[in-house]
Amino acid sequence: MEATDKHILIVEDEPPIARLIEIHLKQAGHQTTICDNGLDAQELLEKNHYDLLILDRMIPGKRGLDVLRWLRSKEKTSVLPVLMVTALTMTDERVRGLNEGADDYLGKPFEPDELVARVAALLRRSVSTLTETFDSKLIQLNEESMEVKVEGKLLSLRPLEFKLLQTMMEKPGRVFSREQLLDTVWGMDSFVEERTVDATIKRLRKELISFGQGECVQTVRGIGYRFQEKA
Amino acid sequence: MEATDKHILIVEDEPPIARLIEIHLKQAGHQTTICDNGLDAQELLEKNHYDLLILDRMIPGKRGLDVLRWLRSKEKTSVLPVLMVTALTMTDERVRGLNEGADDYLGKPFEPDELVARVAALLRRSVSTLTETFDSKLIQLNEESMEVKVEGKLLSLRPLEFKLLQTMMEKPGRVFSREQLLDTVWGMDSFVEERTVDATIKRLRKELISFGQGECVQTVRGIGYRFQEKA
DNA sequence: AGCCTTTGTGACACCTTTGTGACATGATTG
DNA sequence: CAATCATGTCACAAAGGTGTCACAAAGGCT
Repeated sequence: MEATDKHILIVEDEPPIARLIEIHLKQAGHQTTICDNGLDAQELLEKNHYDLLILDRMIPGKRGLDVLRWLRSKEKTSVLPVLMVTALTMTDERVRGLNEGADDYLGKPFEPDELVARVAALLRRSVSTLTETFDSKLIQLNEESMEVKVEGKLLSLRPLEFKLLQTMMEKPGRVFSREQLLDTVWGMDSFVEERTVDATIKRLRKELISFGQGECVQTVRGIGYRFQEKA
Repeated sequence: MEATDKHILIVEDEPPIARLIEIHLKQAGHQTTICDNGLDAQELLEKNHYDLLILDRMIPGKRGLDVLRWLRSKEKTSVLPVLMVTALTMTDERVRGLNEGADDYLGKPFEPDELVARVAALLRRSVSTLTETFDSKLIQLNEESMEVKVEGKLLSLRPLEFKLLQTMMEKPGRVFSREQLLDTVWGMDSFVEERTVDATIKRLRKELISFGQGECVQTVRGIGYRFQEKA
């Protein structure tokens, strides 16, 4: 079983079930954290980075749907994949979970294999659509530590360079104008010249070049820049 | 029920079920197309754009999983959300679908509401991943990145060349006078000689020729130029 | 064929965009 | 407070895009 480096938060108040989930996810190579109530879950979600949330619908303190609603309203977690676990079998209840923003649900009791498969599906989906952690084959970004791994070797970037790379890697191949980059990387309200983007791109490239990956930050003349994996 | 302008392809060989799905999706404001076998599905997927695919696991001609594998291997459809419908209830079978790249599955018989909710969840996820591309069979234009693909191979044009090609490709076969081209490509207020169009056409041709597509930009003597796919 | 018109072609100059290194400034660290 | 670091800006260099011209080639007419 390969390691995935994905960190999954399990919010579940029944210890046996929580442990069961944990065991299978660990076996599938995931890192896990267990939490048994909604309030603690919110705190954890604010402080740490997770790649997926497994949420029991019935938990003490807050109901699962409340946590979900809160989650979706926060910028940081608004796109976090959520797998909801529920003992309720009524279809309309499950539907309600989906409509509230859960990405999938699983009814109790569940088959461990199905759990693992659903988790894998959600994680796979998040690679192409989400803004959490991006791997291309060669370059891996770790949002929390602001670290970049190129072919496994560590490369530390300055904050701006990191954010710039991150932004472009979110949509590989897509071209970003300097204005767009200023807005997302520097912030809407910065009084920085567009040429500053060029300078930062250069500095970013310089770092990547020393790891043999200079070509993946490309200039699109007259328009802007883009990230593209080399063939 | 609001309209979503999303186009969903339903691949399902049992008419009553296909119709059932269609009715509910239409009610939810989606546009739908039904197809009853795998081969036709592939053709439709290549020619048209869909926002989501609902795929029955058991269909004539090809098995659902084959279509899925094929789909994921194609650039154009590699990120298309897929909801797999299956009569199989064995967990491991469903798991296999997910691992093959389906984004979700639904067991028959299913609740219509659940179908609609799952579709909504998948569509919500995929927002913003697709970009407008204009294709003829051999030549594909990507407006965003100013890139042109000829038979899949990348060809990057200069801005003017791109705009020129784009303009002519919008109405294939139609002849454009130099004046028209100056107006749309260069802008109404440019002080450029008509012969400049010729020069740019030449440069455009040069690029296309190196990809074996020089003939599609044709001269209409005394009038102007046109784009025409070669037979 | 001979002549004229239209289009193709390559060269060149000019201007715009981008790369690059240096430097100043302000923040952070110890 | 000194040293280091991140970053914004500038000036200059390099690269790239485009307009124009002169000439060649092609087409059309009598």
